[in-house]
Amino acid sequence: MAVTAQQIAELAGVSRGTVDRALHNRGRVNPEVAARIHRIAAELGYKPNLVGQALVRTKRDFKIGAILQSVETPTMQIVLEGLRRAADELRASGVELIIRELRGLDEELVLESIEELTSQGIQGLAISPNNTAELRQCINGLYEQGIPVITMNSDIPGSKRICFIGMDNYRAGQTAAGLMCQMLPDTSKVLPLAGHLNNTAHNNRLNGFLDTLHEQNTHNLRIMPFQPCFDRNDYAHEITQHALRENPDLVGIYVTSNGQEGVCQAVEEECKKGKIKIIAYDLNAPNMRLLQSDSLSIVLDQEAFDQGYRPPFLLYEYLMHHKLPEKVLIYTDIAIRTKYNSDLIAFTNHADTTK
Amino acid sequence: MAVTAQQIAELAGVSRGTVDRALHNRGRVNPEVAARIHRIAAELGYKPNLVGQALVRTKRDFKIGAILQSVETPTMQIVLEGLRRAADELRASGVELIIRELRGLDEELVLESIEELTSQGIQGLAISPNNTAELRQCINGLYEQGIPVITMNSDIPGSKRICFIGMDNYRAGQTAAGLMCQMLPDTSKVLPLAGHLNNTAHNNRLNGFLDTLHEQNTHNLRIMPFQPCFDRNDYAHEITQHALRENPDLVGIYVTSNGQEGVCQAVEEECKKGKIKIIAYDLNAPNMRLLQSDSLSIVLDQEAFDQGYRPPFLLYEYLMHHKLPEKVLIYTDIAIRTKYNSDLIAFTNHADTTK
DNA sequence: TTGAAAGCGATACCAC
DNA sequence: GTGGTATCGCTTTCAA
Repeated sequence: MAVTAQQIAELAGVSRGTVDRALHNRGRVNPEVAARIHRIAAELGYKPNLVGQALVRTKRDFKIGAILQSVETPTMQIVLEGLRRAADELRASGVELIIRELRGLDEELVLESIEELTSQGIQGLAISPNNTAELRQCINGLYEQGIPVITMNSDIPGSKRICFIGMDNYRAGQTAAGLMCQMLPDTSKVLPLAGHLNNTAHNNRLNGFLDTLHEQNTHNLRIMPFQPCFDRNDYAHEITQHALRENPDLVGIYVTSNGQEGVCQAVEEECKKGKIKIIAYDLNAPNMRLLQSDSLSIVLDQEAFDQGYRPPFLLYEYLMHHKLPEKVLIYTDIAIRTKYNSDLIAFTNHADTTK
Repeated sequence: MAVTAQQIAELAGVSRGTVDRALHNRGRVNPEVAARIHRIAAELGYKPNLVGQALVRTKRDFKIGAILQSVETPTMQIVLEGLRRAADELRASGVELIIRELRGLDEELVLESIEELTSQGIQGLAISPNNTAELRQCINGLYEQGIPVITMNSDIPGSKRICFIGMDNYRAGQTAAGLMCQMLPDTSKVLPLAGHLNNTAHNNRLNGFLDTLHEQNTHNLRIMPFQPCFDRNDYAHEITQHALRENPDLVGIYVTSNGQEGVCQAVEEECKKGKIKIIAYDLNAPNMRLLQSDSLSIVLDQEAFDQGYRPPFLLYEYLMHHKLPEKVLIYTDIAIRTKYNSDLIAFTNHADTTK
């Protein structure tokens, strides 16, 4: 049986209250007595029972907000699942999680939602932000007010969020480069397809990819100039079609954003399916189909579920026990998915285990 | 504020005790009253506060045993980490987890340990077994005594364990086959290296691999007859060296067991490093080094941490709420690891989040 | 500076 | 069948 504050109190010949004040340095306790209590606690290896602590704090009830942008995308749907699951589980600990689902990227709407949530009295916020000065300022403001913020899926570097949880996109790009090298013979020609030109995530995925390929001295893949497809399948289709026709020796395509369906279609139309290695991002339903049909070779997944699931718990820990996340940048695993390790496993891990 | 049992009691005009008995169907309550209570609870969306429940549980103490074989291996060390972490977290719920660490595979010792643990009064057992008739019988015996058993990492199929948690080795073999096909051109020659001939796990890894390659109609890899290396680096080294010398066109090696270090060394000695794709198993420290030095192309990992972490919780749930695991065969994720997605991420996820 | 006591929410036990 | 009460470990008043 673990050691309790009561036991320490008895050994020290004082009351539980005194022990509590001493161990938490709340003052109003004789220094000598405090020292004795600290010594005894250390000797016994006292660890306050978190359950007991938590119970006390259920008095002040917690309200946490979550704002998700681009909910219409498959990836954000998965993040949303994570949030919902967290909401379910935390409800049983007396936490109310208010989720705002916003379509598209709209800073105005985000700022409004923040306003609304704070007026409802939230004590913490999880948000998938866009990286703008105004939003940064807003987050810093919340921090000053004592409302901790966690960015999820995308980050605002340098802002006063207590942490970010999401993918290390540069590292993901490196991973893609490594896989391309494994799959393709030396001097193969590869086309990188980017998303939006000013999207940090996509740029990092691209830079990680390019940097790593340039470092390679064993493999000298020939990299074509990257093309932006603006997340659109029709653009991606056209770019791919054109590239294939102009470059019969093209054998690898790296897609940093959406557009992979257009790419696959073009490859198929040009009768190159199976001959071109394609790496894309995010294991969602459409991409699972493309993997199963051998259209995509590999999908790099960012474990979107975790990105939604964990922030509410981290905020809860912070509010409850004043405990900061272990790191400011929490990177979710870069999962490499192929036809064979994607179907069963990827989604069963999210199965409800609370029933 | 979440709704409490007290509130329901007041609304129903009864006491908390009655509410508790009614909601948990413990009997000894007027059916009409019970119905009313259930109705009110449903209307208010009552969810019992987990923190309150947890606090009560700290009273009664559960005792659970865990027996780990081959603890000297890197993989089992990771399983052990999982067990230890679970022990830490469950201690707060009044659960004592007794871990027995056994070196090597020794059925005698296992049976002894089980004896010892049961005489200490454990109410549940997690075990990494060898697949023998005696152990199967022992597990079935425990089941009859009302002591649930969970097999971890390796299984005893058909025994009365309430579940198994570990890798789907056949599926892993398929995954390896898929990757080989992606990495190697048509008609490449590949050598499969097996471990022990009678090891089920290794055989499944091999069969999944071979079956899948035979199904492929686009890729016709030429598969050499498989060779057993008995988990030994020296054997693996010799086999590899010999195979390379006899088959200058050999370009892929699939290692289902230990022995990968011998393989890599032989490849290097024959000046074939980088020219031969090697797939091996388990992301542990030595294999991470081999990945970083580009000796191994890919490692398939079985998430050994989870295999140790989850069983104690599953046993606890079973003992606590008579709740069986959602499946009898719980397969851990098949993680594909390369140089770039293995170092940072793999081990940081196990970082202690309880501090 | 200290102690005693009241809760937090749920459960278990013992009277009635 | 039921209500009352003690309890889990901790925090937080309120008196002294």
